[in-house]
Amino acid sequence: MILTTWNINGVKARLESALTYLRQHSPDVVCLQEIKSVDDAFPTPDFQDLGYNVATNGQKGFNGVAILSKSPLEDVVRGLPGDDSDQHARWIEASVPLGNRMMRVVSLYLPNGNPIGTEKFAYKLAWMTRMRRRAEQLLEDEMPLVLAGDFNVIPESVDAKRPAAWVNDALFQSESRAAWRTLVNEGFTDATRACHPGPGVYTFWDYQAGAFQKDDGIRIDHILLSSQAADLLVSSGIDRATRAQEKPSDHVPVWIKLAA
DNA sequence: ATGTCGAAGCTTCTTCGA
Repeated sequence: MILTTWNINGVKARLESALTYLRQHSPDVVCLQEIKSVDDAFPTPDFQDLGYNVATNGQKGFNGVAILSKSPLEDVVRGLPGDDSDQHARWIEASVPLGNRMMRVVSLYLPNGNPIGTEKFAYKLAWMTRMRRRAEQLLEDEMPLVLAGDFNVIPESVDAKRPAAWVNDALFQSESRAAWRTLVNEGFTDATRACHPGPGVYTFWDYQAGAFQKDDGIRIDHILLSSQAADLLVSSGIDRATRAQEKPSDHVPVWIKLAA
């Protein structure tokens, strides 16, 4: 089975691109971020026409995440637990069939956190602590678990073409990277890195200054696998061709293939 | 040299967020 994650930067602006991608690649499960749509305005029928079940956690104007699945979605949870005052739509969970058992899937959009030294950066770090706690709860279920989405963290220098350009950015702060490592050290496998060690592996290129033409990218869209899911990892990839198309998202799809 | 984009609103430009 193929699971793909993609920050589409607006489902209305990207609907035709997304439908074309899904027709071509036909992933079984799709985690979307930055849908920038309320639930009622999400183009669910268009995805249903391609055979997908749809679960959304939307918000007006910004943020918003979704999970599409060719198999029915069960036990949907909307919102990252741990802070009832947090109104941002950045987290959705669902269970989907994986062979003869079930897999838990999360589509997440981690806060950007810029500029550093503000309440936005504090929110990012607090959110990452809540994410780790929720991940610990989900790991206790001992079913295959996939955390997929825009983590807004550059884990290491090798994950940026020009790491020096990001030293004052929230995505590359030592606190952000330490929180990432703390999460990974719960026992997760970074699927992209497991399959593609080495430099030049990026998932985002800024719209500005011809970043894509210069391959001035960063790797911030990740798929983390629990040990039960990592045992099934066959391959992974990044579909950077979508970044060269008309009216692209600034992020590209990242996918894994699991044996099941 | 924020060389850009998407959404929203007292909308045809401005502001916000990324």
